[in-house]
Amino acid sequence: MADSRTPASPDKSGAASPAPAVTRAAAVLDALAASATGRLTLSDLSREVGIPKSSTSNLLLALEEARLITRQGAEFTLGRKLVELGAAYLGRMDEVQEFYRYCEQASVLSGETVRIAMLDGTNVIYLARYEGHPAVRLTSNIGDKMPVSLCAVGKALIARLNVHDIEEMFPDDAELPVLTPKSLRTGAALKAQLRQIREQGYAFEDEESTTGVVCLAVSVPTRGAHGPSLGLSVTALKATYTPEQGSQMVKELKELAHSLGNPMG
Amino acid sequence: MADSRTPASPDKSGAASPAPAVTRAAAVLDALAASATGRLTLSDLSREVGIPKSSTSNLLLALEEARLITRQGAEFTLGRKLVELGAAYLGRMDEVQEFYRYCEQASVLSGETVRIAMLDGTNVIYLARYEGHPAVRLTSNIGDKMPVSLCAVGKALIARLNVHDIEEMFPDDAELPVLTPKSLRTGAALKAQLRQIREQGYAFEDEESTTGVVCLAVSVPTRGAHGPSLGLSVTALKATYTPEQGSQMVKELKELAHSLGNPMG
DNA sequence: GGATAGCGTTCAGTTGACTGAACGGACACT
DNA sequence: AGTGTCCGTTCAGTCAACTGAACGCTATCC
Repeated sequence: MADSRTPASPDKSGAASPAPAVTRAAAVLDALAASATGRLTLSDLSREVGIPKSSTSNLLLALEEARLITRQGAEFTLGRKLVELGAAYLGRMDEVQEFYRYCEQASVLSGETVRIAMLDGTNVIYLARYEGHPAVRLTSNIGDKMPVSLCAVGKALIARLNVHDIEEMFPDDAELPVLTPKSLRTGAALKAQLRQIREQGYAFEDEESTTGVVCLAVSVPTRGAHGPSLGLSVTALKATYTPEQGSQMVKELKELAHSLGNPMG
Repeated sequence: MADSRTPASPDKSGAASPAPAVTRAAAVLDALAASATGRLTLSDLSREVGIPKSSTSNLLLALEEARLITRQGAEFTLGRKLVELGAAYLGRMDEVQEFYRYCEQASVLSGETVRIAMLDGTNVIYLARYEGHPAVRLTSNIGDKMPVSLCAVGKALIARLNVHDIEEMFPDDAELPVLTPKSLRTGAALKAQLRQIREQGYAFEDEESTTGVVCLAVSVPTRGAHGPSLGLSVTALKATYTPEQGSQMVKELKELAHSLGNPMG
């Protein structure tokens, strides 16, 4: 199975288009998701995605019939079905269900804000959030994305990748996104932290995405051969954070990570 | 399910198919979401959706490139991008953000399990959930669907529709889905309740979806001309429920509904 | 008021995608 | 081993979808 037979495939780095209508439809959805207001007209979309208006019109008709988008007068928005599909994805992840159960009965974590996230390229996507006592009220929601270099869970996740992949994603002179004065700015700085993270077994964020807030994170052993990379993080206020508290939270995070990675009855 | 063996007429619901590849791709996603395990092979999908294998293969390739599905060895699952898109949809709804804020500072509701839901055909979809003190721990998650006849929020939402639409959706002899002995079983029974709901201004559920649990719900005034129909519900244990508590909760629900429907600074 | 610009829709011609059958490989059963 | 079934892929022919320009329409500007 290792040697996939590619006899005469004209691979040209740019992928061929087997079903272009689908690729285009996905581009339309992306454009809607990326737009500021989430409401675009046919002409807007046609311009944005680079598809003739008449073709775009047909695409939109089909997408609307599938309820993947909704027509609001002259404007289009994302459709309800996307919520269902996203929920179906999350519902299939046993880890998310176990995550909730564990957080409730945990001793330290049950009072904190805990999140589980998934690696997606150079971003993490938050899959679920547990808020014990809202000492720290997060503005982020399920499904939100965050660059890996700006959060503890992101660093914890890429720390597990092999060195070659990391080097490709973050060359030394890579310019990283910046949210606060403490945000890491170069690939070199990030990789230096990754070494430290591998040694100590957990990741740390010190006001790199939000001033006044610190995070701790660990990665979850991948369940099965093809599962996504999952990570766990705890958020705390820097003002009240103490190292003893931190080591206790890391301990419970690792316990949770272990139980998520090795399911049992 | 409906095995239409029509050889050359892929028309669905009598309408022409402008971009059939998109409609088919959506059907593939639906099939994956509806399947028990969420993991189907190419042949499974081909059989399920009724598309030739070679065409299905092309569709899957395109869907995979768009990350709407993920290939796991020989099986396919829903893809990460669906979480992003679903989150983008929810993130655009100001009502969801306000919902969280209000629940935290509410006096009665802040201690209860409150949900906001959206009407989608004859189902409601839960968009967000606030759990003050987990007296009642719900098994439902964001994005889950529930038939309108089985939950208070569903009844509250269809009670606002015009009589003609209701009659079309629920003729007197319609057989409704049943979850408990108390579930409404006919369209006639449902419509009788709807009259009562319109009079008293809020909807009620008495162990119709889960034994031992009651719900109260109100509908949110639709914001703008094209917004979805939103509703709010509170869940309580029947054992501890009292009418006084109920009227207080309804009062706060209506207050929240009003503020969601009429945004201001 | 008249003119302009932009929007979304319509229509016929041409290209590209979809079908269906055959192929090589991987198990499971005899 | 032999053999059957099932899986996923490949390929050439046919048909349908996509393109692009023109149209009617509304809102905006002078």
